[in-house]
Amino acid sequence: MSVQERKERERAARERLIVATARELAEQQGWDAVTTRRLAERIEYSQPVLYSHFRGKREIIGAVALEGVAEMAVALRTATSAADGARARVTALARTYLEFAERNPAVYDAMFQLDGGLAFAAEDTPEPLKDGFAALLESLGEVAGDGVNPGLFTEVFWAALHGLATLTRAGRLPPAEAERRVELLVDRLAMI
Amino acid sequence: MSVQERKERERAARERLIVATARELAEQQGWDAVTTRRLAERIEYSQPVLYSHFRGKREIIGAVALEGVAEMAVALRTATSAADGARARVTALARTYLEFAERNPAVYDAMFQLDGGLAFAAEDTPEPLKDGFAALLESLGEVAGDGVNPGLFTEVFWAALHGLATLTRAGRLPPAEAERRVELLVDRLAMI
DNA sequence: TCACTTGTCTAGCGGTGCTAGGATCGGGTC
DNA sequence: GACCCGATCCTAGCACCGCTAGACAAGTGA
Repeated sequence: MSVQERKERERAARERLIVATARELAEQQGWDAVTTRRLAERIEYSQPVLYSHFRGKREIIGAVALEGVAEMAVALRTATSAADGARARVTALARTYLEFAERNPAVYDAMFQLDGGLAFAAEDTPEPLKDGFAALLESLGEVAGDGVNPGLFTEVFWAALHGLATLTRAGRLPPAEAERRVELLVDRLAMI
Repeated sequence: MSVQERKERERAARERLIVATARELAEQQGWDAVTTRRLAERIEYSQPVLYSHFRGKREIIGAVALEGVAEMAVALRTATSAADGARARVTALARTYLEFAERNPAVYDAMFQLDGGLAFAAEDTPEPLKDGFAALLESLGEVAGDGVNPGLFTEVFWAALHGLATLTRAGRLPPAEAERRVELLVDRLAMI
């Protein structure tokens, strides 16, 4: 069934093209500009083709989000594994997290701001999402402090990073002092 | 010019009606359900009337956001003024903040998640916004710790609260442990 | 070569935010 | 009290949105 295999390959390639194009368009012009018509035009297919791959626009956002989570997990692990000592690891993690959010604003939106139809913290949570949290846990768990649940600590630290990322990008916090906020956060939250 | 005064009063009343209705509709059915048509129908006027009060939907969201910020500032000051000691104040502030976000999800979205066209941290920031930050600063500034800029500390603490609020409501954090997260946050961040 | 399945497109539905232009209503003036 | 005129509001419509039904063409296996 070599024909069928080829078709499946092509189909998978087109699906990747859709996700990559949606991401690109979102980073260039914002998610509002990612309409099914524009997306279809960019991939040089008609609109209904999108719906043969995804249930709707929401699922396309979800696919971008999943890709983003996986990428961020890699970035976090790369940064932390290059750092020596718990404190350096946590600082590197925080910086990498915020840098990822800043450099990939649309993807970060897809991950946490928009509704991509993804289930978090549930049994049907997709594997990349669990792994993303695991990447945080690996470095943060070791500085949770005595008697503090590593998972709970990771959640709080993550929330703080998420808050800094979103408030900064939304213009709610002046970007100039970003680095000092990170230092303060690490100094106080992490028990080293 | 009593006639004109009456007209201005009625106009102001209708503007309040629009904002209140938008908020109510958003809390009942989410912001997606707040369309200009539905909103116009609810206030028993035609669509274009909305545009004689606001430049567009975004500005209506902004008006709801402004109202919400003012309300939250009142809630925070009420809670902190009833607490004895710096630590109790900070805890009360954190709990009140998260409770406000939980009980007024649509308003909280208008304030920080959606684009209401409001300028933060700029010279043309509306007064209620500055005052909202001031309400946070009043209680948080006193526990910033030596050598730490109170404003910077407030920003970080606020970001952490914002992260907890959004991630919890988006289903990213299990709600069960919310209280323990607050305790951890206050314990670590505040210097008491 | 032909029937058929599979895949794709055209066209269209009901909805959105927003606006132009006509109708109507009420206040000020004679 | 009648009339004019400006403010106010509504009807109708624009371009766009996400999504889908059904026609059509292309590629497949017999």
